[in-house]
Formats: sequence, structure tokens, C-alpha cells
Amino acid sequence: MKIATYNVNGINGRLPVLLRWLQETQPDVACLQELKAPDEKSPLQAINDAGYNAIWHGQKSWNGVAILSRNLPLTETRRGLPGDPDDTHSRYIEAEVNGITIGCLYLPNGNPAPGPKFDYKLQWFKRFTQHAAALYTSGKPVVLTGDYNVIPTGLDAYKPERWVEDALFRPETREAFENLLAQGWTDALRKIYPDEVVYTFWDYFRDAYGRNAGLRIDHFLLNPQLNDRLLTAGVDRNVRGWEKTSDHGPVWIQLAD
DNA sequence: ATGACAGAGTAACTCTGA
Repeated sequence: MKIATYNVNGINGRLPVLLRWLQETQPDVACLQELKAPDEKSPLQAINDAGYNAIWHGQKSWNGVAILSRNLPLTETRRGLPGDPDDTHSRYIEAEVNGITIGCLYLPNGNPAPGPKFDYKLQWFKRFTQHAAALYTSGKPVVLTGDYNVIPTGLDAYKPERWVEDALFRPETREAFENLLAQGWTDALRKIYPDEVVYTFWDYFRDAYGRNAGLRIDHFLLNPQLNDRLLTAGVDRNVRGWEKTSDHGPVWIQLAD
């Protein structure tokens, strides 16, 4: 079973690229972030025509997450992160597919830091960590995937010294990610590629993709029940080179059935 | 140190992103 995550940066503007990628790589499940569209403007028909079921948690202009599945029943288990009824951002959706609990997240960027946006990032992270703890001990295989907006270590940025003041790499952010991992989650890409440079994002500016000036900020966290089934993982980095593409590349894991 | 690029909303430009 292949599960992918892809920050599409606009589901409607990205539709041709998204459909081509689905057609070429055929993931069983695809978690999408940054839809930038309300549910009523989501291209559900085109997704269905491509062979995928989908659940959406969209929002006008910003944020927005979705989970797609191909030839597999998709049961929504949660829409929105618990813990703050006043949080209006659409950043979390969760489903069960094939007995696996799949959380799809778009963690806040948090820049500029320090400031209210960074405070919101850390607050959201805290709520997410609490929810992750509950899922971890659910007894089911669980994957938490999406755009974490976290550069975990210096290996995960092309010039880490330039990111030390940035919300993606500040000590508070890295510590929050480490605290989450300390529950027992496995960073799947880092497990498969322990010492290699693996990027998932390349800035639109200054030919960052051509220079491979990237970041690793899209992640798969697996609990032990799923970690035992991890076969391989990768980044479809060629997609980042297509016309009218996202600044993120799709990332995927392959699991034993 | 700065700004470059892109999507969405709305209709010239702002806001956001990482």
C-alpha cells in the first residue's frame, strides 16, 4: 500500500499537475494540503473521474486539507484538530483506510518569529502533540503525514545557518518536533535515508529547484504498528520540475499489506 | 541584507507563504 502527501499550493490552479501525478504514480492514498479553496469549489468531480474518493476540509483562500483514496473505502474519523473551538483554520483531517488511521495535517508556518503567528504555530503544535498521543496508543496502525513546516535538523536545509531565526527551524520548533517524536513515532523518510540529503520543498525564488536549494519539511510519522510494515519511501522530485507546479514535491511511503 | 515567485480574491493591489 502506497500513501503519499502533497502540498499542492492551490488545488484548482494545480489540478492538471495533480491529475498527471496521480495518473503516473497511482498512490492508494494521497493526503493534500494548501487547497486554498472552500469545499464547494473543490474539484471533486475531476478527482472522482481520476478514480479517487475524497474527503475535504477546505477554506476560502488559505489552508485546506484533503484525503484521497483509490479503490479503497475511506471513512472520515475527524475533521479539525481538537482542543480549541475558536481555531478557524482548516489544517487537519483524519480518516481510516484499510484499517490504518491516516492524519493529514498542515501545520502553521509561524513566520514572522517571534510574534503572534509563531505563538499560534506552537499552540497548534501542542494541541497536535496531545492528539497524536491519543492516536499512538489507539492500538491501530497510525500515520501522521503532511506539511509540518518543521526543518528537523541541519541535514534538512541547504544552508541551515540561514534558517536559525526562521519559524521552521527555531529551537522552539525543533524541540516541539522532538517532543512529538519522543512519544515513539518514527520519521519514515529519515529511517529509509538515515544520512542522505532528502528535500521535499524548493522555493520558487532564485531557481532553488535547479540549484537543489531545498528543505525537508513534509514528513511521515509512523507508530510502531505501522513502522514494522514500512518497506520504502521517496520524493517525486521530478514533479517539482513540471510547468505550473507547486513549490513542494510529493512524498510517499510504501507499506507491506 | 534584500528580494526574487506564485495563488487567491478581486478587479490594482494586498495578503500569505517558507
